[in-house]
Amino acid sequence: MNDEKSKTAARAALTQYIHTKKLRRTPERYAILDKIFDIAEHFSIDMLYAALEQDGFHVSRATLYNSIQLFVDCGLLRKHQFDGKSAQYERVPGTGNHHHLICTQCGRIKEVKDVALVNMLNSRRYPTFHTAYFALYVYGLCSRCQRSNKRKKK
Amino acid sequence: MNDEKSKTAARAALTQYIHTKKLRRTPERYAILDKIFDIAEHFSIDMLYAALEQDGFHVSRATLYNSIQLFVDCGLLRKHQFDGKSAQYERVPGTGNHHHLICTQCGRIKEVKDVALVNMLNSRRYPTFHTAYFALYVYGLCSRCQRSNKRKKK
DNA sequence: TTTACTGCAAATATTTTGCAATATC
DNA sequence: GATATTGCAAAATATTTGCAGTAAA
Repeated sequence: MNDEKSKTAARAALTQYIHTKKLRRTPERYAILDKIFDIAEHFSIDMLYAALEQDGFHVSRATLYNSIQLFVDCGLLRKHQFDGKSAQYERVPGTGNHHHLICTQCGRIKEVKDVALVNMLNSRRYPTFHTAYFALYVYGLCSRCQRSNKRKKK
Repeated sequence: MNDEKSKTAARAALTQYIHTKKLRRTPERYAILDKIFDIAEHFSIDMLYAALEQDGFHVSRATLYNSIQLFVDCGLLRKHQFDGKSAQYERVPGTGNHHHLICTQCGRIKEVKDVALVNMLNSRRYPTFHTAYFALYVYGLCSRCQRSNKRKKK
């Protein structure tokens, strides 16, 4: 699914959600959603705010937080707290789940796909708990930090 | 391993780490570490601060944050950001990894052990990345929220 | 004696909230 | 017309930082 198509699909999903929840179709919500598909897969509120400002589209931070929460609620976005600072958001991929490798030294984040693992995860059932989705964080050292550590030891 | 034993082991590990890093063995560090083993498996900085105050042992929040970071660095603690608010910490279990079921509605967190899954995770290798540990978060609805949702529908 | 560590208070950063004005339904 | 949503500013929350005094090595 290319970006224009997934943008259209996301708009439709939002419209659907707004309809069922009897909310309102404001221009802000659609503009923010569109922008999310124009910028990176991962973003922070601040990145999104800056990107919108650059376009000359001004929204308050309060609206940004509200809208993002709405998108999370309707399953279009996932929230991550990789570091202790600001939350990061990512679009929910239509298919092909991935997880995150997080370098404990430099904080760099890499996405990996691991089909076998995703299948295993999807087969898990926990009594009395109704699973919606998973987030797997793998902590360790990225290649760059492994190398720089070796250099230091010499 | 019972609590007194794991407390002793943790103290020893801290001493070892402090020694190799040429840091200092301050009474605050050991008192904080001890307290961590007296309270819950999971805690926030605020809970820990309150618990210490209750004992009449005063440490500044700055010292608390510093010490906790030190414990994370030496592998005695893990940091989690379950919600967007304050960080939660948990003691690293000597053996028997577990993961977390997080209710997206009420925020309640439950721990589960899943040996098969842990074995699967431990067998994963990602090129150029040197894995240290995993954190798996399972999002969904807890039994209580499933029930309360059903009631609403009626 | 050197300097890592502590406590305090101020600073920073992120997110939330109250409220009046506006726009959707 | 009713009220959900917006923008703004202020508030709340969590964490970090600067610095002077203290104490571990």
